[in-house]
Amino acid sequence: MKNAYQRKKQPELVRRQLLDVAARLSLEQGIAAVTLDAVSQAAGVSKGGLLHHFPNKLALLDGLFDELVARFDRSIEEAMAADDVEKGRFTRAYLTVCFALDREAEAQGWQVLTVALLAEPHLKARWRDWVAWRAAEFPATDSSPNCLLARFAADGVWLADLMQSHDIDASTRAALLQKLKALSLE
Amino acid sequence: MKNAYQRKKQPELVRRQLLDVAARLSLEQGIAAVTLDAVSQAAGVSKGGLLHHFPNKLALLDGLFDELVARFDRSIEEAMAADDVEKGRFTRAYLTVCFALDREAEAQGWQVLTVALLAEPHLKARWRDWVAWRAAEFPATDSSPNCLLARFAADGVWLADLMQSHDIDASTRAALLQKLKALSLE
DNA sequence: ATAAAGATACCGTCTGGACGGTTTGTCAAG
DNA sequence: CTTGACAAACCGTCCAGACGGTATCTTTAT
Repeated sequence: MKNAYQRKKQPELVRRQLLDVAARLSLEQGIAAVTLDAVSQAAGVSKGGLLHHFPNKLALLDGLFDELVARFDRSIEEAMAADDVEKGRFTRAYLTVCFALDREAEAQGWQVLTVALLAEPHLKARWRDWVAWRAAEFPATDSSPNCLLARFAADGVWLADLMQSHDIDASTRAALLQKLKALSLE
Repeated sequence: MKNAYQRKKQPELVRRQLLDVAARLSLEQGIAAVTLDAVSQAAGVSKGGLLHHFPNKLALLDGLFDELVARFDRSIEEAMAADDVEKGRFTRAYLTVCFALDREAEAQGWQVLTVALLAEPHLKARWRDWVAWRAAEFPATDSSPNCLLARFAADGVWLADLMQSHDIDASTRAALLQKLKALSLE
């Protein structure tokens, strides 16, 4: 990616690249490694170029966050569409997506999200909004204690994945998922 | 705490003070506010003095982390001592402590821990060690899928507390705890 | 018992570098 | 020829850590 003056201009592609790099950096070296210099350099763009797309660092993190939440939300939407039982549908979708996170190539993206989430109070609020929004959307079908419990457990598994602190084997994992899905139907 | 040359030397006390201040700072103003200058000044110690006790910043965070984990571990130990059923004892203790975290005055300390945990890959590994150690200690009594599930759910609740993303009301919370404890006995 | 000889517990300043952000310049496409 | 997409140099600030010093504590030798 040399000589940006000559190369074709592809703002969307560069933007993507910047976000991807930011995600990768924070995953591999921690959120502190996400600096404007590091991100821009690793993306093969000058710092000025980075700041052209994102006016400041917060905007960069926001962009990253938005993209990740959007992807997460879309995955849930898909999982819900494939489920024709109404009761606990959202919870099961949530479970499915959370449990699938470690398999996906994009898993790293969500790891970044978590870190950023906890580190930045500003993003914490945005996540809260998403949760509140989704919770308000399915009060009748997914507000039972069992569903709540299942979703909390999913968060726990997700956290464990993030920390690589448990290394649950696949069969246990599958059994867990099944058990939680059953809970959402009770 | 003026004139450290005259005052009596109390290395342990100063060390504690530094850790406490670091915890308080990160709680009130975010982890970014934990700078050597800020910590040392707020603790009434010079930067040189701080660096005498902790050779670098990472050592300071490590110290903070160690203390918090030790406290957490002690709480679990206590809870286990008060439980005379062997099966799932560790899991119930874990549940109790996690659910109590939002009530405690020290809850804030653990919030700091979590953030640091996720932000610093280095500390992530240390937490992993703790989990592995504890898991290895109770393989017979606490390795059942149900126990695992219960602990994951506790992590989820803890995360929710940390994010203030759910605002579970007290009665639901209590019911959840009871349900999970029952799970540890099955 | 005491004085010398370290060792330990600090203080206060300085520096080198990192980092977020700005500004000015350059090229290419419409 | 204007605007959007970058580059490159630069600025002010902040911060970790180094350094050289000073005061107090502990041990040892006498």
